[in-house]
Amino acid sequence: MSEVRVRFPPSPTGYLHIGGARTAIYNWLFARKHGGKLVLRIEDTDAERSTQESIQGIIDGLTWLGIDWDEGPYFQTAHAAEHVAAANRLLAESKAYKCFCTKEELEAKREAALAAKADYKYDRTCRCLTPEESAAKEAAGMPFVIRFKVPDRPGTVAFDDKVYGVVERAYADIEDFVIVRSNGAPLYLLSNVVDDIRDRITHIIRGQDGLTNTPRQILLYEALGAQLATYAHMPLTLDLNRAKISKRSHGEIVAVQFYRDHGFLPWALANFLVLLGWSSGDDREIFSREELIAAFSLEGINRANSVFNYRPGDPKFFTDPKALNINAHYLRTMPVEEIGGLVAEELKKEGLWDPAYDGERRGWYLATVDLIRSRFHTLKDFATLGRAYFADEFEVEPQAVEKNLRKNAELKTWLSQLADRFAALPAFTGEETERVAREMAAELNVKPGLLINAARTVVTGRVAGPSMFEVLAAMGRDRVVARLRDVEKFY
RNA sequence: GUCCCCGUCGUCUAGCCAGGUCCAGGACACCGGCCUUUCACGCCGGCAACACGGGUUCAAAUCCCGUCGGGGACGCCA
Repeated sequence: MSEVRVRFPPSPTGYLHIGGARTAIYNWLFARKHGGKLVLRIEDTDAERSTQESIQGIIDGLTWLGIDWDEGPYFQTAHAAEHVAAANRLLAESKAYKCFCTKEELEAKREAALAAKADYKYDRTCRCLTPEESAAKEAAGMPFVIRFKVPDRPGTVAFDDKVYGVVERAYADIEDFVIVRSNGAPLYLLSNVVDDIRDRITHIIRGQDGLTNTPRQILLYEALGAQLATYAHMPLTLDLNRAKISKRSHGEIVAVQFYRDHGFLPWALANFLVLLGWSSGDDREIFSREELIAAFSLEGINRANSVFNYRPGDPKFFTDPKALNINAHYLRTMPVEEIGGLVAEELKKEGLWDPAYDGERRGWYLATVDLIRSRFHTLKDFATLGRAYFADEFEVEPQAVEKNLRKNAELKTWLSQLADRFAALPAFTGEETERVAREMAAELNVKPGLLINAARTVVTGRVAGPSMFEVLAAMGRDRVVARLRDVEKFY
């Protein structure tokens, strides 16, 4: 039994698209599951877009996601001579022919067919040329393309797709397609097949948009005398209007980089993406890397296109709610040491990092991260919503002031009295601060919540947060007392 | 238009191949409750779908046909 070999062949566009990322993930999972190899091959024949930066964008995206490959990156342009050689071989074996029809002629025929509401297919004019006629045209300096000679026989080209089952297409419905341009450059259909044969690819896992290319590529495999790969086409990802998602119409939201820049955990994104069109068959949705590799199979891929549930301008969810939910899930369940390291990166970017968090204050740092993480959805939240825990300058939510401070003007004096009592406490612990706060509420004959919520607003700047007394302990006496005494600024 | 593919809750999906255990299960979102000093977390509960029409069958989400709907491909792009 031969080794499983799959490939991910992106064309460089400067960023990794989430659809492309999903394709890469499926290929990667399949390779890892079967102890095979993943080949990264850059289809860079479009010289315009193939800059070093755009290639790097793809590589960075894959690397960030944790998708590693075993071979490559290979570059399609490095093999152009092979592609042409394959075409010449087909020519020599009469499996292809030179076509001298001009673009204008073809365009006219195509339009005529369209006008007549008929199906357009190349009419094989040049296939019928005698060798002499063909040689004469070439000698006259007429430019030509090379077309593949689709076998003239009844029946269909059929293949057993691992996702869609048996798919067939009548020979009669396939036109003699161009494999080499008039300038001598080979076309994708040919190059792709030649590369897959050379790279000994055993399984081609790609988007459903490649489904109609498959019969033509199979013909090429046959003509080239190569052993056919197994195909598995995966459904596409559409937007809520059922349109294909693209950077052009959806912007950054479809780029993997966007998620990296908005506080996503790489694996959380991968976990979300894999669920878009695949399921394990049981009820699990959260998978560790190892669990996913074990659970993955081509059979679990769904046939229907899936919808990326993204609503532009949604105030609550800046991307698919499920993606956010999965990210938040990992945020609050992963080992605190691990998330502590990722949060550290965010704090450093915002200038909130204290080297002591890695030293004598590490215990405090990790406990604080653990204390606040269940309310956050992305890594960014630690430096924004959680800023008060790491800095003395932080914004205070206007609603919090309105709701917890302004409604009762006496709070102004009560909070500074509370600060005094805290300052006098022998031990500044959660139990002691709670006891003191509750005693004071009882003396004043007000609900404890009044003082607690007011204190939360002053100390953290926010209406919502962890248990107030845990917050106080985390903040430390000095900060708490100072912030409580500074309450006047809100009146 | 032609060819190919698809059609289960708002979204992701299980079930379909081997028809009954499905008046359809899970997750997200949403709503309600519990917990509680707030908001989350957690737990409990609720709302919500087999596109439509025929057929086969004792029985159909599951098999067959048709209709409608959606997507993809129809390039000297990849």
